[in-house]
Amino acid sequence: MGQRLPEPAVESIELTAVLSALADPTRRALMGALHRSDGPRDCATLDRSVASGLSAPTLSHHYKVLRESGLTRTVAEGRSRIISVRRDDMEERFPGLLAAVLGAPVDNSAS
Amino acid sequence: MGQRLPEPAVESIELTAVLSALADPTRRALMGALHRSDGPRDCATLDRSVASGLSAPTLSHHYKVLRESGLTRTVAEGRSRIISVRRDDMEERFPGLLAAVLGAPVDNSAS
DNA sequence: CCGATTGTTCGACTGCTGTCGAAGTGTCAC
DNA sequence: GTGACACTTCGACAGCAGTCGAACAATCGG
Repeated sequence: MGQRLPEPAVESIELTAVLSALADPTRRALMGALHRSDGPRDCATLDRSVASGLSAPTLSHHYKVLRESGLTRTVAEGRSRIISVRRDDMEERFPGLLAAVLGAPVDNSAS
Repeated sequence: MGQRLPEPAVESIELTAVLSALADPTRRALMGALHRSDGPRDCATLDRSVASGLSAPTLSHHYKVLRESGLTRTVAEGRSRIISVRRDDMEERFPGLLAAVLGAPVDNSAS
């Protein structure tokens, strides 16, 4: 059984943290893939399909930012990390935000 | 007659720039006030009611970031600057985003 | 023209952020 | 236990972002 990594409670998810997290193109790409694939995913397969050029520490950092902002939930499952979008929590706290951001036109700007 | 300050065209408004702009609490406060007061406003009265503690250069900087991200339009009117939200443009490019962000619960985090 | 007002630009400073390599921690297979 | 694997933590580094004071630019009222 996996252990859930620390994350903020629904009511203490802060808009500043969420927007800062989503402002980074790499994290937004991860969130986009996660958002489209309905359900939890293994971090390794996720980032290898979306952010292939980055090093492991960098990816780990991005996952941490997403989790600590309240956007995602991460569960340690053996050697893997299973990540998922906290859809309901986000909808409760900032209705429509995820749809507006992740359903938006892709922008190709560098980070 | 006032001159419109440089701003991106609708189709080249980038999500990264918009989210980065909105990630700052000061700018979000300015946007919030602007969004609620339907119609253009004078910068001076706006910031004096919303971001009173900041210096003039800092405010000028924030207005510039908002304008260059595509969120606002600024018109130079004599010694004043008249600012307004580019509602239609934002709605065309990122439908629902402004409502989701500016209609969200206020967060009191420091910048 | 002069002074007052309003806003911008410039340079500086501080702190945060994205990135990496190296080293550490924990898990699984044998 | 040993080694391989997956990820995290720890420095370190460059670059960017928010802030300010000082100086500049433009406008308006006499």
